[in-house]
Amino acid sequence: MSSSTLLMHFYETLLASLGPSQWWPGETPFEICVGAVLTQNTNWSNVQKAINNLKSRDLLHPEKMASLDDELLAELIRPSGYFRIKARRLKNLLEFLRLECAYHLPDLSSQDLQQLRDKLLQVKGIGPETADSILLYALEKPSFVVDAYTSRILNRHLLVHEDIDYHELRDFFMDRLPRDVALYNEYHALLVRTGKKWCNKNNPRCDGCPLGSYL
DNA sequence: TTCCTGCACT
DNA sequence: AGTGCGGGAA
Repeated sequence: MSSSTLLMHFYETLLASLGPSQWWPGETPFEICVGAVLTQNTNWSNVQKAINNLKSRDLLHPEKMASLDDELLAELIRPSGYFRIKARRLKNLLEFLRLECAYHLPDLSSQDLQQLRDKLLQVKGIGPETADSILLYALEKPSFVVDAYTSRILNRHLLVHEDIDYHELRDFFMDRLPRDVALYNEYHALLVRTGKKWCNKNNPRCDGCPLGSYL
C-alpha cells in the first residue's frame, strides 16, 4: 500500500472511530489566533481560562487588546503559562494584524498562502505550528498543521523517522493529500485527540487505540 | 512529578 | 544542542 493511501486509511479510521472534531474551538478568527499563541506547549484547559479572562472583560478584540499595557495583558493570560512572553507575542501579532489588514482578518484571506505564511513566520513568537494553525483554522488556508503528536504517531507506525523536522513532516502530508481545508482541519484535530488519549509520550496505550490494528 | 496542540535565544 | 519561559491538571 502506498504511504498516500495509508494516510487516507488512517484518516478514515480515526474519523469513523472518534467522530468529527468541530475544531478549532473559538468563535471568531481573532479568538482562534489568540488561542494559537496561548496554547504553545500548554494544555488547552489552561488556555481556556486565559481566554475566558479576556472574553469576560470584552477584550477579545484586536483594537481593545492592542491598547492594553503588557503588564495587564500578562496578568489576564497568566493561567496559560509563559504569560510574560506570550503577552509580548500577542502584541507582536497584533502589530502584524494592524499593518497587514487594519485588524480586519478576513482581508488576509485574499493573500497567497505561501506569501502570508512567510510574513507570519517573521513575527517574533509565531513559529511554524502557530503560523499554520492561524492559516488553517482562522483564515481557512490549506496549510497542514503538524505537532509533537503528529510525529510521535507517525513514527510509532514506522512512517517517518524519529527526528523529522517540522517542515519535512508538513511536506510529508501535503505531498500525499489533496489540498483541502476541511480535510487538513479534521485530520490534525483527530491526530491531537488520538495523541492525548492513547499515544502518550512515555506510556502509549496501543490497546484500544483506533490505529492499533495498523501496528 | 510529569506533561501540556512551541519558540527564541545562546 | 541546550536552556528559559510557567501555571494548572493528572
